[in-house]
Amino acid sequence: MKMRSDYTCPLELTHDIIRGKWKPLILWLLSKSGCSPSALKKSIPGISQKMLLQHLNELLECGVIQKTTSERYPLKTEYSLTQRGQKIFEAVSIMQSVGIEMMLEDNREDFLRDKGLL
Amino acid sequence: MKMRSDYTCPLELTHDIIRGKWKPLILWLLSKSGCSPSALKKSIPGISQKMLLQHLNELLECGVIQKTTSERYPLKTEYSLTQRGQKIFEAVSIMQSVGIEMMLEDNREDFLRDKGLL
DNA sequence: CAGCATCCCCACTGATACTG
DNA sequence: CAGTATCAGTGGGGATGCTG
Repeated sequence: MKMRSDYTCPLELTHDIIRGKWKPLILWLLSKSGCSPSALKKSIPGISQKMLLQHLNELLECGVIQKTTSERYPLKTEYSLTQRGQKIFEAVSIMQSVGIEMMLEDNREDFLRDKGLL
Repeated sequence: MKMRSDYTCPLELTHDIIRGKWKPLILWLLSKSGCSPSALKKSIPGISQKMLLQHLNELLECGVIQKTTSERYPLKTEYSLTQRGQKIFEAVSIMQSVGIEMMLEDNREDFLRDKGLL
């Protein structure tokens, strides 16, 4: 993910961090509990392992998530939000509620009910 | 801007709407007052006219902004947020405050002071 | 299971010129 | 000033296979 070198406005910094296609959803899932890569992959229909790892590494670089790894077999890795990640999650959380409101306006209650959001 | 055809989560809908490189900033500027395209261009260093108009049209399609045009010369167009746009702006607004917090952590007070944000 | 490497496509972005 | 059209570069993202 190409980050801007200079910013017009602080919101562009936040924007660059969550711009990736699956990043908001990853942050959303990690906010609920730490997750292994395989657990994340199962929860995100359509994502490839490559994109998952790439996005995770970029989020690591930005300091919004952290990981812990067990050195011995079976390999076990867990990603979780850092304190900075929890700030970013405030934005993601608003995005979620705004999305729900828009879907309600568009009569998508069916979708929301399927997801257990109503 | 390619929108997903189906969504795992409502937050992806919000994400798709503001994913464009300059969209958060455009919404931020429009939230303060209606703006003409030329005024927006002046306020957004680095944006080309093509990208500005393209992003505006996409935001129009999503129903988050609206425009009013005077038919006669001199041509005068003004874009502004719709009610839905004001909901999206809630997310953009949080992105701004989170961005400010992160910049403060990174000792970027200088930047924020330049922008009149401190 | 976690992570990396390679190949490839196309969407996003940019630069420029043109029309009403 | 608002808006459109064309051409081109790049990097985000998908598919697949390999390694520890």
